[in-house]
Amino acid sequence: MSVRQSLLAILDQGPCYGYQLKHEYDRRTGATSTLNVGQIYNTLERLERDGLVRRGEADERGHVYWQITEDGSLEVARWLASPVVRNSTTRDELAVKLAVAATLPGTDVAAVIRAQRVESLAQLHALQQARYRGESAGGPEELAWSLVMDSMLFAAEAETRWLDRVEERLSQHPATAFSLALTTERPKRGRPARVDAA
Amino acid sequence: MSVRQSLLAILDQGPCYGYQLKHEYDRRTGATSTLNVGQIYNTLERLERDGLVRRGEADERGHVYWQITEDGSLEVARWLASPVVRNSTTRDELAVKLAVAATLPGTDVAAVIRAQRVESLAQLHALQQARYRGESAGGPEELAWSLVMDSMLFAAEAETRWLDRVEERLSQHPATAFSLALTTERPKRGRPARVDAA
DNA sequence: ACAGCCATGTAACTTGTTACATGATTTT
DNA sequence: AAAATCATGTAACAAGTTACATGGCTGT
Repeated sequence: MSVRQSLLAILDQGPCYGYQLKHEYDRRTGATSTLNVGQIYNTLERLERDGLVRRGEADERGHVYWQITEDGSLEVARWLASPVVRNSTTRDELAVKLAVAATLPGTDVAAVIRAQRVESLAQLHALQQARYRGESAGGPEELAWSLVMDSMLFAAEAETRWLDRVEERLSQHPATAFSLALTTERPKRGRPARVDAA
Repeated sequence: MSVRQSLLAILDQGPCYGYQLKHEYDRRTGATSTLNVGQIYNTLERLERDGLVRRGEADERGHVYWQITEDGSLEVARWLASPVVRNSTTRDELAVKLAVAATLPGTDVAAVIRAQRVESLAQLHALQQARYRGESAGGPEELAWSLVMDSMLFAAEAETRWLDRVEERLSQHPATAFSLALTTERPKRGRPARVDAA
């Protein structure tokens, strides 16, 4: 939900051709994650389908310029004016995973958390390194890059602190507390044994 | 990428029928976000297609029980053993949005940030309220719920702190610094005017 | 009888993402 | 000439999500 809108916002600055859009997007997001080129053309076609963009003629060099429409500009304005809302439908993969894992009787939740912490800390350190390395220059691309890096850093920090919290809370509870019975209403005559390779 | 795996993990505890799976998922994730029932059946069919799950006979009450396969169990084990990795392809919608917005010349980035902060703070306070309300009981479902709530809280806190940071950094830079030229290589004879309603 | 939940399913659609084909231009 | 990059596009798929149809069962 952000590639589509970002490309549209870039087009709102003036027509671009596909390959150019890719570079613009990469630069403006600090090149921390680069787009697969193919996605540009897909997205453009979908934007065209939705009437937010119009395909222009190719210039003498064969570059196909795309223009934003009025609807497209309105959409950009709406996008910029409205906040990103992280409502109840925005599921965080890790949180869901740990919540589910904590309720699976036969599971070593502590091990799951340890594995995650290794990864999260590695990520955190890698980010700190990268953040430090890229501190110097002051160009606008550097700035975009550092914004995105900071975002990842803050998120990684929050994640590790949350992991600590979860571990702490889980250690205070008896392991059996998480053995949720599967039955909202289960057939009395035990579960059928797991069957494989019929 | 977490609904699919979560359902599979629940099925690893024993066969379930679809509607039951929905309730299990909702309970185990603290009912902070509930699944559309239809998604259960879609996901089950996709899991079946991938050989991770097998459709059993319906019982006398018409409940269609699903069983996990050996491949499915392996997949669950792999899921639990491997961390959630937030690599470069994991784009954060808000970070991308602000990075892009900051590089759009005609844009009032400060306004975008303000709008976002209103939302983020509202979210933060709502979470704190909800978190406080649900503090009491100590059952396992409560615990799952509080884990997810904490995760959202930590993330919301990090987000607001990051917003402060971004605002601070942007205010230190002259607004013109963000007027990135669109041209990696632009046709010399200016941009075609935006055309609408051909 | 009627409302409402239980339960299964289908069809469509969204955004994101990748793999591949194809040719032009540029660089070495 | 070969290799790399520029540039456009196509085809397919993944995962999530919703809307809708359909019927059974339950409580009032």
